[in-house]
Amino acid sequence: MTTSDEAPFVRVCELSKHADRSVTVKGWVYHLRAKGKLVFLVLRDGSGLVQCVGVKGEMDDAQFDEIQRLPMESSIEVRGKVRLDARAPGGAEVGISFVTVLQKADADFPIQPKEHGTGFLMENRHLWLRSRKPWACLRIRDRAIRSIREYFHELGFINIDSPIFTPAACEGTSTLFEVDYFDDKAYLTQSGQLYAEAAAMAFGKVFTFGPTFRAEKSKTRRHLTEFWMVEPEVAFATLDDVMSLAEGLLCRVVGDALTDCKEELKVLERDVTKLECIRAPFPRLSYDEAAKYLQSKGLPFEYGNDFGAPDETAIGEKYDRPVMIHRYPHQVKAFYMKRDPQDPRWALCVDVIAPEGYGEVIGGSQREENLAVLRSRIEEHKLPMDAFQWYLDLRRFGSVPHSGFGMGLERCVAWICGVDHLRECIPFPRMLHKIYP
RNA sequence: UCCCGGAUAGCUCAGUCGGUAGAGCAACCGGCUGUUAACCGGUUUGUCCUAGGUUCAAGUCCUAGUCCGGGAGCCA
Repeated sequence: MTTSDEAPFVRVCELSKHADRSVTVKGWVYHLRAKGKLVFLVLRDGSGLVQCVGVKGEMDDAQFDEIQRLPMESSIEVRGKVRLDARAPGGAEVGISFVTVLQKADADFPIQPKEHGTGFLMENRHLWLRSRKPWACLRIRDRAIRSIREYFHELGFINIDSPIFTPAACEGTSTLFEVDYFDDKAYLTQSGQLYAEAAAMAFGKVFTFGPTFRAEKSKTRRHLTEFWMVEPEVAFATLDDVMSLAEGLLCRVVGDALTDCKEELKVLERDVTKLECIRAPFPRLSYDEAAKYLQSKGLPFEYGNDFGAPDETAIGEKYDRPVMIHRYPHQVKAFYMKRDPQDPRWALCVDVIAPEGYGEVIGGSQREENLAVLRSRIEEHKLPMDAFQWYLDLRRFGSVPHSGFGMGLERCVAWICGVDHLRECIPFPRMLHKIYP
């Protein structure tokens, strides 16, 4: 079928602008109900769903019979008139006058509009992407990515990409994926932070945004082995400065989703009143205050340790918006974090805990800018000094106070979507022992 | 790595005290002019995860293993 001036090609999301006019829509058969001399064909084109109605006698008989038998996900073009009709899902429908079948799909499309287990759906992720829930989650993800970039660019940041191949551990803590690098070994990055620090000394305000890799054998709904992280790094910023920056970022991302993703949130049946309370200021608790709260609740938490996932959940449950916990004991935190000059027991760091049990979405800190101190931290953590020579150079040539944080994109998106697993918020998730499709 | 749970039709699951395999949905055929995960009638569908053991008899009980899910730790 060729489109014509009489029936222009229109995306489903634009149909309401073409009421009472003939159009061509192109897409896939999402659902089909044949009812005698009527056939209701729900067409999916990526931008939305529209019900197309075929009436025997008002179109070619052979075509009418053919579309009644179309397997799900067959690709077709439909020409017909747009009608506004309250009985149609979405309010508009297309009265079919002509159909071209591009490909009649095999009859065994595995995903039905019924309940499936997540394991089965993930085996069929390449096809599951066509369903409503992935449609909603991944569009919200796209909106979040745009919001993040817009937010930082509007504040004068520039995007600096950090390398994926790295010569050694950035933090020396989590397990890395090792790859052959010619005759040498390299590792997939677990954080772009150290490179962002170098860039901050060159550009002032920067952010890296890209995939990161953790080879931890985590089997939980809050972990992926490959995930996307945005990491701003700001020269001359203090911990308080980046806490406000993080607060602003979360408000922006959530606010944009509420404004621009109403349909997606509806598909996900997200309780948007929970998102509408996400406004600055966020509660700010010191580690000391948070620890005392946990002890008062009788949780099995030992003062001086890092918070576990159940601890974070308990703290998060107390508030209707993200909580910022700052100044942890330096022993439980990374080597590059600066200690609090007011009280050297604490590291100048912050974790942001999302509400509703979504856990840590942001971790950040003020960085140690003194060369001698940083050297001794590397020694204390038994890290290979050689690998950090370039990093130490940043403290030799015009060192300044600076701070930054990292935000896990999928954790943030999962929270906004209200879904119970991170893997739904990335197109093709990579998890422990899962790398198909 | 550790703890808990699971594996039966294409999918979601039931299967009693150990007695020879079931439902809904999907697919296929037929009916219906306003359906909304339509409905009604009919048809088809099995390596009961694998290997061994107990027993007259194992989907069911025992042992080992494999794979999957969730949680802990670690972190975003």
